[in-house]
Amino acid sequence: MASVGSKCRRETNRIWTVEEDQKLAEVVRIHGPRRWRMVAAKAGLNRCGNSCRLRWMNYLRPNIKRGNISDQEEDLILRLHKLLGNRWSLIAGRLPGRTDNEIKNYWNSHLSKKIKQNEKQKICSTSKKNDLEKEKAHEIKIATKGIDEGTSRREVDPQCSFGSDQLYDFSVEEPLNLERMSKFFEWDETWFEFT
DNA sequence: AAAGAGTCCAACCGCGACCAG
DNA sequence: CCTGGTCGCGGTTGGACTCTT
Repeated sequence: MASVGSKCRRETNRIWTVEEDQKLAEVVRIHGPRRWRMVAAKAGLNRCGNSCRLRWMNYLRPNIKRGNISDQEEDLILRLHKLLGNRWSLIAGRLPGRTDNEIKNYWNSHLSKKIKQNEKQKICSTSKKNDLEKEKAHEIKIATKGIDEGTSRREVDPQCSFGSDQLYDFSVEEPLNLERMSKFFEWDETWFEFT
């Protein structure tokens, strides 16, 4: 298996310089954001293709939203993670301007701790409630089964009636219509509780 | 003030999937 | 079908920064 990553020698988190960013942006402007090995070569950077792709996706790409995650965004991340699990790219796709890496980092440094704390509190709950949680989890698993099978990596199976990209695709909405998304999830959770 | 611990995030790694020849 | 190149993803790491003692 020849992957960009595996061929990429260890660069020990070498920070990108402004000059490197400019070179990369220029080459991407000319050739487009693909064929990253060629892009890396054209830019004359001592970087592997995957490094260039990552730098572009997480930093140089237009419309990248930087700065603190808002409460609304955090709430959305929590809800999406509940439904999709560690599918960071899918989650990021619902948060315009945010990257999968950023969300993953935010989750690992902030939200996972919050959840652990919540779980500790939940341990005090009754066994009956635990049974209900299990049932609910089972329902979610069944409900998201199609999503997992339909969006393994790239495209949703065309034979499949829909995948998560379509089911939860808010990208067609106006940029960051979080209110609508929140309402969607309110409905969604109500449905799960009802079932 | 200094040193050790903890936190955060950019960047790298390794793998699986896709695709063209 | 097989192979090699490419892409995209989630997991992990390294190091700068901040906090605590």
